[in-house]
Amino acid sequence: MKNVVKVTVNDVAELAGVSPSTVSRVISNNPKISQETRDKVQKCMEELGYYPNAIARSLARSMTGTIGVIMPTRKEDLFLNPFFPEALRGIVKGASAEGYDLLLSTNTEKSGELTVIKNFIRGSKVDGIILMSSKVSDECVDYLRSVDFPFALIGSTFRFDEKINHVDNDNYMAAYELTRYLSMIGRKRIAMIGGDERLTVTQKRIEGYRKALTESNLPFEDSLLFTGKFDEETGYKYGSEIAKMMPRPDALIVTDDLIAFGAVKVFRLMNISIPEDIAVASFNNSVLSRYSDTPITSVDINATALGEGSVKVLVEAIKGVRGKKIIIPYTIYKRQSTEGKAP
Amino acid sequence: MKNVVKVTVNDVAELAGVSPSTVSRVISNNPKISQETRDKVQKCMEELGYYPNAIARSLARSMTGTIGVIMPTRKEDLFLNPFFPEALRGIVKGASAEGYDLLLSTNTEKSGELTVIKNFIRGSKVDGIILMSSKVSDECVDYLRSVDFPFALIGSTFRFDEKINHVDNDNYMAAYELTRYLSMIGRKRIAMIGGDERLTVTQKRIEGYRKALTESNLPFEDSLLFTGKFDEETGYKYGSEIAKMMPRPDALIVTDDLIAFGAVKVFRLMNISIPEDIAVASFNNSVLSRYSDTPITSVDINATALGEGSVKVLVEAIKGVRGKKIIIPYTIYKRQSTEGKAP
DNA sequence: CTGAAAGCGCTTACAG
DNA sequence: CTGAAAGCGCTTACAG
Repeated sequence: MKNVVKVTVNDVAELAGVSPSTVSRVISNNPKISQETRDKVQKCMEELGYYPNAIARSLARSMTGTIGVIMPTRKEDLFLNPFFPEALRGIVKGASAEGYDLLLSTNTEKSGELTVIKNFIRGSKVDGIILMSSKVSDECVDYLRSVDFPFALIGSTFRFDEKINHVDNDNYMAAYELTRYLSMIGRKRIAMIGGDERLTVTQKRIEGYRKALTESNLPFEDSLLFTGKFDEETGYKYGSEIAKMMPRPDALIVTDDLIAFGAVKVFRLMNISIPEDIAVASFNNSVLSRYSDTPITSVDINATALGEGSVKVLVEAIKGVRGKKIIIPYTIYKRQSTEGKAP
Repeated sequence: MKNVVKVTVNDVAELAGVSPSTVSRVISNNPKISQETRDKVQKCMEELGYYPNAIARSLARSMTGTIGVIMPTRKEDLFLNPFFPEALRGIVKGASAEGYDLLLSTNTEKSGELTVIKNFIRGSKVDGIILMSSKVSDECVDYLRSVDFPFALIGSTFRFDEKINHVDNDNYMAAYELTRYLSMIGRKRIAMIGGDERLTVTQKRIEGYRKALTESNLPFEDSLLFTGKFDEETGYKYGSEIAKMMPRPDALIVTDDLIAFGAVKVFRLMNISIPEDIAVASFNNSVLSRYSDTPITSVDINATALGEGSVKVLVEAIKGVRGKKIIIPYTIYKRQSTEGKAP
């Protein structure tokens, strides 16, 4: 790097005829410094083109002003739905507002999230950590809790929730409301395809679905509930099973648009009309659900707000607060797949 | 943070009965250290649970091991096509392989990219910078060049290309090939809707399109070329103009799937068949183009490889190399929108 | 309101 | 092959 001379507090101090301590205090806006001195020092900083070295500051203060973001490793998680980029955007927004930098996890498939977390913490690279995926194995949460390092979770765990700072939707209510809605419009046999059943989010949605069935006086049937992966294939596979059932379900709730897409595809192949023969409702409100030929009713979980909220609860965590939770409202977008031909 | 005692080189040194210098050399794998000493020190590090402080190391070495990533500010750029997350994934992959951490820009709408860049550089937070969007105003490139700070560009500028480390597709050839293909399948009037005409990528694609027309003995007509924004509306607007033209074009090349989507929508509304009446080909190979009811022929620019490549050329830049360029191959996925009913 | 001094935790010529 | 010493650039009790 040419054309750039390193200028330090000492250079500024010398030019201003004060001590480095004073320059430092001017930098950090210490109110004890007289206006006169402050002006003088500031003039000198400008004259020299001084800019504080963040690394040195971090070392001296044992605070980095940086938040570590642990992204999911698996490729699928990053692409198949818009959650990741939207949530990240929310995190960026939140971090900007709070004045934090963002350090991204660069974990390789094999090293794993925990390794990255340890590296961030023990290398003193960050002041706090955001776990973007509740899929993140519980060992990460365990570790973070064991060292009491500030962190925030997007999503929920079933364990420790009361002591963890996290941000989530009310997935129970969302599924409940969606199921009730399908019942309201006259659907009697409502099937469901969920994602990985070990995930908290899946479990909560199933709970909400069951509760709504009961309240609607519709029996819950094991044979109408499927769980699988977050992909088109899962939707295709269970969709075709559902299509062949006798009597056939007249509604289907799916926990991700891509799964829904697979189901819709197979229904169409089998000449089953949506929504006439079967209504379809989904989650995540992705491009697919909006732009699909039969636009699909979908729950928008507001990923950006989740991301932004995660920064807020993390900042609380950094301040020492534990157990802070933010619930982000969801929105159900009703579309043709449940509403009939009229939009 | 409880349960975590800070252990430093000095602690290790004391326990091992050596000097901190020696411990430091063991950490950095200095070959001059005897195997015996190395073993002893390593045993002590493990015993104490020692982990080097990255911040202190950065300060002492004036190298951070961190790459700054400048993301586009505008919301549209982050969502409307899969480029951003895919490229970011490539960057993550590349950075993992090269052993770098990633610092994300958290620029607010108003502060702008240049401010972030200056902050990264002058605060000594990063060893190099990746500009993710060639839309990044040239002032960033100018600044980075003026201070000769290592950086890499995803995309191209028209200026200085020979001195900048960057990674790009051959957009000229991609558009050329696509146009030739449409001509091969018998299309005679090929229209084009491009993105922002100030962008290098748009200009190169237009060049390729013109060249291919000429070589196919098809006249280039100004009235068949449109440029606008990367959104559905642009596609809808110019799509409807194209639909009304007499004689109507029998093929359309669009530089982004979302634009294509808008055009396809209006064609369908006007009962214009794809591909019978008009063939449609696009860029970016997004979910939309693949899953659309009429799957759209699209050029996959391989965003992940672009991201990964950008890390490679940046690492070269950090080593002092300038003017390194990597061309990432594209792939044309031919689909129903140009091929007829058969997939 | 300001300064001298010690410290944050590591690295690296220099000397032996 | 190893150590003593100075340094990276800032901050912060402590003292006045």
